[in-house]
Amino acid sequence: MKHKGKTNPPGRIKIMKAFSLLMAEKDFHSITTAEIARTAQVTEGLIYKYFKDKKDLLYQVLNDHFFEFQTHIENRIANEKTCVEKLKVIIFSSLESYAANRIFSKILLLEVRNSLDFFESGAYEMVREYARTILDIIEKGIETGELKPETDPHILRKVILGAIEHACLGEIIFGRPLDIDGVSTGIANIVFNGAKR
Amino acid sequence: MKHKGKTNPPGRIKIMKAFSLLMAEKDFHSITTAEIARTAQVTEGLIYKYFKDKKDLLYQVLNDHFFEFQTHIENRIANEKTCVEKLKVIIFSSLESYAANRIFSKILLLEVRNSLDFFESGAYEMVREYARTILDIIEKGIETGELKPETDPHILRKVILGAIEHACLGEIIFGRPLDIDGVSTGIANIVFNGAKR
DNA sequence: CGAATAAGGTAAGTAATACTTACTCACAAT
DNA sequence: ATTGTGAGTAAGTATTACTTACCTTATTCG
Repeated sequence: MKHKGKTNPPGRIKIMKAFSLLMAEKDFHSITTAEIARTAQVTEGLIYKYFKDKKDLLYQVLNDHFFEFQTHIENRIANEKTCVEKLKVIIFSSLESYAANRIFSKILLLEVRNSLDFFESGAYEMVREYARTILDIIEKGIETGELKPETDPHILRKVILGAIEHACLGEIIFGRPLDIDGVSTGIANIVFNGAKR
Repeated sequence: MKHKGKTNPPGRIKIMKAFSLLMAEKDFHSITTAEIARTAQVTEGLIYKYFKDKKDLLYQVLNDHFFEFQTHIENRIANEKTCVEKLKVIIFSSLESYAANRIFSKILLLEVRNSLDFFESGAYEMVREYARTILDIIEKGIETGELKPETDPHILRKVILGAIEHACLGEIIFGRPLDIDGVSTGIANIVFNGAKR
């Protein structure tokens, strides 16, 4: 090789930064390539040197954000011992991360899902890994008797993830504030103890 | 007025049908106006006689589907007496409707949310009404003592709606089959009785 | 009746958009 | 010296969503 292995040229970084910035204000489709280039102070053509297309740019930005999200959560989980505590941490930390990083949330919960090629991207691989972690925790919880034996692990995961995501939508879409503590303990209460008297 | 109040000309219907058909195969953004016109056998210009823009077409198609969805569910709820039974019917019927009507589901769960002007559309008004109905049921359930008094109605609603929506995503995105009975009783079990032993 | 008017529909535009192609320039390694 | 490559540019192009001006039919009312 000629050049050193150093990669991630300034142009690429500038483009991703500019795109993130624009995502904070508007939705994916109303961001134009011209706008990205102008904000990043590069030419439009350069975008296509580093990214296959506009969507690929979206996925790669998501990838970066998701990496932080995942490592943060995994560190926290490691500190907990019981299954229920681990799941509570997942609920709390997810809400916290979504609330703290609106661009990440917007991309993951609103923008990427409607296009099939996301599900072949690297970002989606991380989503699956994260989902797998949750499933493992649940299965272990059933084994150890912490959770009811008749619990369907996949469904419990659906309920937890669905509740988390749904809880964040208001904050993401309308910019409404989110009571992380209240909502996370509320979700945990219902999921673990049930709402019926 | 000169013409009678009769409205809904054949062109308009053909356009909506064609659009629905295309939505079954691909996502909103990869459907072009040229394609819609060709499939509907009308000229491109006619689309803009009946719809403000492409998004407006999306919202109006959603509106039609949502109307069916809502009346169907409301009829079913009326047959149930207890709060818990009503909520179970909501869970089951929602899953059933989503599974039976993929175009509706795709539009509502994946396509409209990322654009702010959806939330000013008539279709969104129906969503709010539906959400209000659920909240009313929950609040009544707490009053009558069917549900635990410490339950937060808004959070219980989030958990239920989130679980339903999350459960349908696989089916919608990947076309995976959905075990409506199993999933709906599974969700109800967790939400009402809790997963913890 | 007759003519004004509006509804249903068309044809031919237009500006803007995502993406391409062909080209510099700098510089590191042979 | 020269060769090859990474970083970046400038000037396209086809396609897209949306407009404008027009045509045709048919109803309604003076």
